[in-house]
Amino acid sequence: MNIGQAAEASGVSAKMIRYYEEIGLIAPPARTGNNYRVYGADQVHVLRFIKRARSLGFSLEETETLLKLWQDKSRTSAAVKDVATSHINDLERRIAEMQGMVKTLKHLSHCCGGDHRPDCPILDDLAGDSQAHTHNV
Amino acid sequence: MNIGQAAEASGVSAKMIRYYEEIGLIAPPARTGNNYRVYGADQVHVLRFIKRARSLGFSLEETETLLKLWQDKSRTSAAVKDVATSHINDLERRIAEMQGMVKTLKHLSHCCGGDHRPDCPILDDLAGDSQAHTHNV
DNA sequence: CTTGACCTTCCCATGATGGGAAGGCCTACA
DNA sequence: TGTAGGCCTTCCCATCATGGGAAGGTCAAG
Repeated sequence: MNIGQAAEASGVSAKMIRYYEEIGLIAPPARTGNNYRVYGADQVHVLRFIKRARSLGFSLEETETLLKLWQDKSRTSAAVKDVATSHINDLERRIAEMQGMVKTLKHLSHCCGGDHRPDCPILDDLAGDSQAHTHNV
Repeated sequence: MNIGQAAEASGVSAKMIRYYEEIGLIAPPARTGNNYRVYGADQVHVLRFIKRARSLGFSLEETETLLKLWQDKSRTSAAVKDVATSHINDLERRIAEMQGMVKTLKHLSHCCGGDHRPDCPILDDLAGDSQAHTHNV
C-alpha cells in the first residue's frame, strides 16, 4: 500500500504521515525499489489509533505515550487512565476559561444596542472604561 | 516612558509590544536620540485595550478590527456587536467540541479499572475496537 | 511517447508568544 | 575615570500541528 492509500484508509493525510515518521511517532516503513513508502494493515491500524487520539484532543506527545502503552502488553490500565484524566482536566480548564469569556461577551453584547449609533459598551469595556461594567438597571 | 515601563503599565510584554508594532497593529512610537522607543499614556491605553481583547479570546486580527472601530468615531455599535457575536459563536463551537471530547473520555475512563491489569477500554476505543463502545451494563 | 497521477524531498507559512545572543546606552558607585 | 548592571536595540530560533507548493522522479494507461 502506498502512502496515498494509507492516508485514504486511515484518514491521516500523506503529509501528516510523513511528519509523524519524521518526529518518530511512527516507525519508518519499508520502501519499494523506487523509494516509495509501503504500508501494511498494521501501520494503518496505528495511524487510525493516532487519528482517534487526536480527535479526542490528545496532543501528539500524549498520543505517543498512549501508543506506547497500547503496544506494551504489560501496561497497567491505571497508567492509561492517568493520561486520560489529566487530559480531561486540561480540557475542563480550557472549557471553563472560554465559558468565562462567553459569559462576559454575552453580557456586553446584551448591553450593546447593535444599531447605527456609535455608543458601544463592548468597546467601553475593552477601553477599560469602568462605566461599562455598570449594569444599566 | 520606555518600552519596559509601558509593558509594566499595560501588562503587555516588551516582546509583544515590538511584535504588535512589527505587524502594524500599533503605530511605531517616537524614538529618543539613543533609538529607544518612547510611549505616552495614549499608547499604553491602546495596549491595555489589546490586552483586554486578547483576554476575551479575540484574535489579533479581530483585535485590530475592534481597535479601528474604537478609533472610528463614526462607527456603528452594530459593527462592533457583529465582531463580538461571531467570536461568541466561535467560542461556543469550540466549547461544544471539547465538551464532546470530555464526555467520551469520561465515559471511557469510567469504564476503565485504573488498576494493575492491562485491560483498558480507553485503549480499546483508540484502537477502534468496537467492543469498547459497548456499554458494560 | 505523452499525459496524468502518483511519489520523493525541501522550504515556507500559519498564530501568538517566549528565549536568548550580540551589542549599544546610561546611571550609580568606588 | 572605570566598571557593573540594568536597560534598550535587532536578529534568529522554537513552539504545535498542519497545509501549500516547487522541483523532480516513477509508473501505468492510452
